[in-house]
Amino acid sequence: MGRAPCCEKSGLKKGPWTPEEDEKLVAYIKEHGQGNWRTLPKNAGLSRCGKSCRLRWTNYLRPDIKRGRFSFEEEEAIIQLHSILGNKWSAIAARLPGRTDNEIKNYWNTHIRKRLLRMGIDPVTHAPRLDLLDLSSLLLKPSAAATSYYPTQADLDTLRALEPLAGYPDLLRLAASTLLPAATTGAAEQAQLLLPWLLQAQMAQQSAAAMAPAPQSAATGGEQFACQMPGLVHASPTAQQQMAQDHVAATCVQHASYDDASHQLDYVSPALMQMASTTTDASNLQQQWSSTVTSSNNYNNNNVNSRVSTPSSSPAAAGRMNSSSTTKTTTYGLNASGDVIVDDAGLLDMHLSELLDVSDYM
DNA sequence: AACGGAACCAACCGCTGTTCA
DNA sequence: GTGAACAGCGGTTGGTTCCGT
Repeated sequence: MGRAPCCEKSGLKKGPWTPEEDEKLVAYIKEHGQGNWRTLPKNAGLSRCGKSCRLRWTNYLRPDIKRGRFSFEEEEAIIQLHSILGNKWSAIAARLPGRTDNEIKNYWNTHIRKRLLRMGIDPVTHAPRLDLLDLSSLLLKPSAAATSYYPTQADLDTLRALEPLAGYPDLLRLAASTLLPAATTGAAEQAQLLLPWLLQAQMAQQSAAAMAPAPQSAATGGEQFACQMPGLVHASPTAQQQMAQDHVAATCVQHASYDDASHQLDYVSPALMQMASTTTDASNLQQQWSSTVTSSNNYNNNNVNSRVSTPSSSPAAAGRMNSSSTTKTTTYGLNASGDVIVDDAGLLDMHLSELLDVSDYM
């Protein structure tokens, strides 16, 4: 049952706070502390409800609040923490000293969210957007009959079947361009090869979601992949990505005897799904996949500890990475204990379990 | 200068989880 | 065990400011 609004009583003021009201509230809290918000307004001589006083204090009047524009570092931290924590603004704010959840929420909705959308990144999942994927590119027209090619009913059915998977456009393009047998030129034939393992990957994804429902919609691909690799459940996205890449390489080696690409796909697809779901940059994914496949023959256990840097979704950060600037780039991830890992400049993992422990929110 | 739409952000609303009588 | 009171959170609203025409 929802509770009655605390400000229903008549006579309580609403709307913007006046400097006099601010003064009263600050003076009272300085003298008596925060205490009971319900009784505070009366004691402080304010015609406001306690809830309004609490919001005004926590979002505006608190002395430790940092005003002004967000720095590049703060912005990057918000994006990375949001990719881990989702819309848990208070949890994100707890890791950004001087910033309130309300401020971060507003900044996200007015700046970051829009920019991610412009970049073709879904601000909820941090994955490439479904609506930007050209599914028809999957069905490569036979070159000899390109001008007279019409999709068959089977092609259209295939497109419809693939649509739910289009949240991973990089994966789909990659699969179409890299994994299909070179000798296969027919669109329907390619789709027939592609479909089974994509569906398999989707089913794995769905069963993972059913087995371990994510706390909120921004669940990472790592969580989805965890059903196939249970050890990944508490691994950081970066670690999951690396483990998935290693898994791909291992499975490539393991099943290298299959000269039929479709058989390899059966084994490689789940790991590839993980690579795609933890990667938001197409070229990076292509690079990872290419290097994984080409190096798979040399695969050894030493690779397990190598690192794959998480691509930045921030133009500002991208600029920093491409320049010779000495500005630090900080990467957030989750370690095996569920702690946020802060990776400065990709050189060092700092486990700030006390400051950055997000295990409570996972 | 005037207007309208976009952007911004403080504040509110409604809900959930916790505490306590 | 139950329900009211309370604190806190995330989503939304609406007033204000900015900016382009």
